[in-house]
Amino acid sequence: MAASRRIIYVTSALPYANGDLHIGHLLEQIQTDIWVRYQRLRGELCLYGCADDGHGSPMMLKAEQLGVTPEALIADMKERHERDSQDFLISHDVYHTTHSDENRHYAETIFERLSAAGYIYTERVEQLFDPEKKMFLADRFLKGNCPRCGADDQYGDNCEKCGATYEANELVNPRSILSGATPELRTSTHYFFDLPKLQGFLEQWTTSGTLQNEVANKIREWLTAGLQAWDISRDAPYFGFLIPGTEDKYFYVWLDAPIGYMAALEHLVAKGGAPVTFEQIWAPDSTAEVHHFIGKDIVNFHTLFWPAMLHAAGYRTPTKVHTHGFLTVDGTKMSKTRGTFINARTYLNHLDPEYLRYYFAAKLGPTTDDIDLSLDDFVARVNSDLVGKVVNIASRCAGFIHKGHDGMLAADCADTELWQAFADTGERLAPLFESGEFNKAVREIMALADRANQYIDTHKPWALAKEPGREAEVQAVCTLGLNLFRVLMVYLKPILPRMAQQAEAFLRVEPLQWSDAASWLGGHAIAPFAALKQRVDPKAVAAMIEAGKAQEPAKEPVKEAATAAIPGQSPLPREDEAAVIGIDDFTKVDLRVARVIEASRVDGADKLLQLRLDVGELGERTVFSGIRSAYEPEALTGRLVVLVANLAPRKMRFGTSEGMVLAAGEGKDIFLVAPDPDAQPGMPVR
RNA sequence: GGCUACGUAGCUCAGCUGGUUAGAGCACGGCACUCAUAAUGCCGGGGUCCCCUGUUCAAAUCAGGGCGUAGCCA
Repeated sequence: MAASRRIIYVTSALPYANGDLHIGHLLEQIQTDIWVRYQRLRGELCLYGCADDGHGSPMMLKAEQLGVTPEALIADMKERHERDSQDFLISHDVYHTTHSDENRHYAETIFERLSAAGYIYTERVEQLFDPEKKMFLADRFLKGNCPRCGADDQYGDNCEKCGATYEANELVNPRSILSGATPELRTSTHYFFDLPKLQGFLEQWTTSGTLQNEVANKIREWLTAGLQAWDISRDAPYFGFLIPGTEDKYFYVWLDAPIGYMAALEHLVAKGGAPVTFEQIWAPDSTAEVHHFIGKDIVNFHTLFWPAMLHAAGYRTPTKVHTHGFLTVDGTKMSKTRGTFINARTYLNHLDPEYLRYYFAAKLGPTTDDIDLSLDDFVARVNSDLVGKVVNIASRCAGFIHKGHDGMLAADCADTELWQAFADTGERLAPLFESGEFNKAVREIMALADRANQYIDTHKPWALAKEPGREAEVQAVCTLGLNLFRVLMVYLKPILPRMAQQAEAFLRVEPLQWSDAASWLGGHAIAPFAALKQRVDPKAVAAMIEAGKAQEPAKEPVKEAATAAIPGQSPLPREDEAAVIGIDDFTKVDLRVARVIEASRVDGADKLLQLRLDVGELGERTVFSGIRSAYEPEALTGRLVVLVANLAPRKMRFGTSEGMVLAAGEGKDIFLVAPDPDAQPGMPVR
């Protein structure tokens, strides 16, 4: 088996470093992550890489407007992105940035190879120039009247009123939206990638099973119309990589962005995080697989320019590009005024990430159809499927196993036919996961959950339990019920990794693998049942929407954090403002009630205690806390504390600390902050 | 404007290469049960399959046209 193990490198599109992640990004990352986790569960070597896309004039202008360096801006944003992804349980093996040495290296290498092979040429190009900002203007930085219908206030590429497309220099009364100045037409030398030379290669590549049919259809449009050369340079000032051999020409951001996929892998390999070499993945004769997950808006970059670049530069091309549709909320585009423009962090402040993972999985298919997050449906579906059906199976069986049988499962299976049906479903499920038909997989899994509930209902262990002498039957029925539940958790593990972990703890088993779906768990002691998943509270959904409405248009947090990231460089006298925070700032901190499950001393650290915390719906956390001078570990077990739940995890010599426990004072006089005794683990603190 | 998709019960969606009375989950109504996080089981009501015109013995499924929605046009 190990010999035929697949080696797979998977990527999600690189988020742009000009704003926080929103649930649209998460749709893609969750889709990718489910696929990746499925592969790993099957025992394949599957690496998941991503990075921030940090280049381009928008970054440069934004940094300028905030008075910080672009480097500081993107460094800060990268941290925020990583944190958000982690909290949605996205299992990146590496999260890098396109503004890195590795990326510069591969961008230059690819350019030089393309150049040497005769795919690069230069040409003088006429373009509008802002004489005040002293820079050439991309279409979106220009506005004017539409040359066809005359509509005012239209961008430089097309008219929103009449739909006409045109060149920026055709705009009537053009003006720069940066300075308001009237732009001048100037010429400059640009570098071009000679795409038409690769027409034949692309015709073959795009129809060789690398793309979904509908995507291939769409691409055929460009191919039959004939490809044009691609302009890959931008003039200074620009934030990016200088083109080798020039002093004022930069790679266009879309040239080095996908190269970030390679750079991320290189970074992973260099830090020893993967048992592969760069060549093993990217060499032209590689037998490894490369899969890109992207949205349909960037299909041309990934299915034309990118494979053409790779091919012409002597690298392998992607095995498959998986394209998904857009996310709508309640049937319409995400909107800030309606509160449906939901940032990742806003969601996390109110709801369990696994709810969204499950809901997206239930709706994601292999097509480019848009996905709708219908909020009422979201609540109903998560509650009835996850809690009402799946968790219910464990919940209704566990009690009987503990009551009369000391938590011990029966040895044998009471209904091999039913059991076998569950185990066999794995074979039907595997191709569905492989091909991205998560919606169908979820339907199948829920149909199994229904059968499990039906089984328990027909055998009525609660009735048997009242009849003396039938204890063994009760045990047999509930043992099968719990085994069916275990199979369901195997199948759901790619979608619900944390809940699967909790189920493993409950069943007292090693981390579940795909093959465990076919193995029987008998004559085995299980732990007491604890609620595996809380129902979605519709009030929390409403609160999230309200919070979304209240939010400033995404700029503010960036601004603060960016300036804070480089002390002393802030040009604005903002000390006064810094002392007083708004309610928005406060609600960014996710404070939760937690119960100490276990506290222990840490060898080699005389200030630290290691705490294992039950945080209710957020599961268990391990936190290292500097309170040893004031507390004996034994005294802490069982007591309630307040946890900063969304603090970035911090790697320490002794392990990773997943949060922070609130305490007053310092030195020997430390006092833990504690809620009153009736508070429940997981409750938010406000 | 051109192109690619989508338009099926109140809601979210299945229905592959055309074939008996069009399906699921949720919601709704009735019954049962009370082990389970007011969870579960059984039964039931509910659809001109966007519209029109064709092809065919037969169309939600194919073709043409229209309307609506989303996106792409480097």
